[in-house]
Amino acid sequence: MKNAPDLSAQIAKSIRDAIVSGDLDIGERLPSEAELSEQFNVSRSTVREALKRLAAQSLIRTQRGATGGAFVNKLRFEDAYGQQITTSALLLSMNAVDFVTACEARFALERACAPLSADRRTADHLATMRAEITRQGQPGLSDESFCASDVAFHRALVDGAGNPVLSYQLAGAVEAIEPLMNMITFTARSRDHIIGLHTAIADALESQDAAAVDSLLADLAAYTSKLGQSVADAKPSKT
Amino acid sequence: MKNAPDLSAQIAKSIRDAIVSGDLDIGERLPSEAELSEQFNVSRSTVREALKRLAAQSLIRTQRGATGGAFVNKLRFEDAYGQQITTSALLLSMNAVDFVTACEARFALERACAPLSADRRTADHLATMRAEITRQGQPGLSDESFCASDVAFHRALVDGAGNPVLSYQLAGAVEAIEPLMNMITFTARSRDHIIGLHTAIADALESQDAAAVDSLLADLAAYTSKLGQSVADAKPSKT
DNA sequence: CATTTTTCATTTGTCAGACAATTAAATGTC
DNA sequence: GACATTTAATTGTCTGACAAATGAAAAATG
Repeated sequence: MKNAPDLSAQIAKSIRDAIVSGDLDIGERLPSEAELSEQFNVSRSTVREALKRLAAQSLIRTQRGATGGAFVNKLRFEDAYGQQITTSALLLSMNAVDFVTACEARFALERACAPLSADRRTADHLATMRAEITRQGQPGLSDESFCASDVAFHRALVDGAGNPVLSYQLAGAVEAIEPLMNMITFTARSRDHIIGLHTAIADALESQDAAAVDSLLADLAAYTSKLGQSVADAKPSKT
Repeated sequence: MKNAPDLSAQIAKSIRDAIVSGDLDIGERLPSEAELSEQFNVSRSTVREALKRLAAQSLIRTQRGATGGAFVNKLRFEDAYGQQITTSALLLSMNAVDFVTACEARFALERACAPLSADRRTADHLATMRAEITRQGQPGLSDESFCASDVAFHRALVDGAGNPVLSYQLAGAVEAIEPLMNMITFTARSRDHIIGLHTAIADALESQDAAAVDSLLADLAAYTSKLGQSVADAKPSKT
């Protein structure tokens, strides 16, 4: 019943395991493609396919030239954001996750950061949030831009917690539902309401009032969820 | 300053965009490698390298034979768990995230699920938690097995929230620090303490007392963090 | 006609060999 | 010593070939 995986997949796994186990250090150079094809007793093309798999996961980078080759990549949080967001967005759309569920997850996670952010947010984080709030109030702003600014606002809130692990995990949850948010047409009235909550959140963070932030986020979660649901009810199209 | 990306990377991006944008539907068959190499005006090897990149991200699967080819994969939460955990674990080790930071993130996220889980946990979830608690009390249990059971216990707690998005995001945070946890030698006394907290958490979940769960998780977070720190202080080796 | 077997066309997997492009080091030149 | 040239190593790409898998069509069988 077991599908024998391709050679290139096997070789990729072998090298991946060496990296994960620490057998290969960061920055270390892998043997050249020619050497690898000898070691594994396969052709160079097969080795190359294996290396491309690893490159797709940002586990290695390659460089041409005399001293070139494949090097074990240092996986940075910033590099991982993109993949995390892409994967999360695909998971939401491909599994038909409804807006309410996505919203619930997003705000639950965000509220987890709130106390930490209230404690540690810097002036920079507050400034970013204020700037985004200002942008959100501009008259001619498109719904897409409003959503993008909303994401930036919440990113600043999360980053305020000063915990890169949290920021990384949240990136997926917060940004992945942006496409879903974009389907909502924000009326002037709903924008005003959201901006009001954003302002109150920024104020509460500034005065380091964790309880207030938590409560306001709960309000925002409820309001956002309600908005999304009313849109879903209005046009239950299946295209 | 821009490094021109490989052809295979460009082609992979082109197809990836088509998938993400919904231009290619789930289950849809891509053109054959020969056709793709014509369309993109490259050799078949280059197309294959591109396809392997996409396969590494679980975006496509391939099948040999007459009606075979590359098909757009439905990305399932279960499939994404593995990658999420691997990536998170690498991020932690490669960026030298300290135990306290990882713990903080983990328990902050877990506390975010607590109220939902208290509300929705099923008998199944409770049974899993009780079973793991029993396992954790076995005398001959290795530290690794104790940690694995710990992970299983907390997974059940998170899954109890009944939100697949949350479960997915948390998988990385909870499981990625298992390697870090494994470096801790659990004394009989510390195991007893942890098991006591686990039991109390299960009890609180059973009686749907969200506040109690939250408070107990805070205790567990503080205790775990303290354990990790004492280990780090004891052996500040750099091997 | 129904069923089984065989053949066949299609497609991916793998291999071998070649050449282009890139890059740093070695070498030569002044 | 500074600068230009050559060279060797390495990845990127192309071409052509064959093996392996697999479903569909064709043929044989009853």
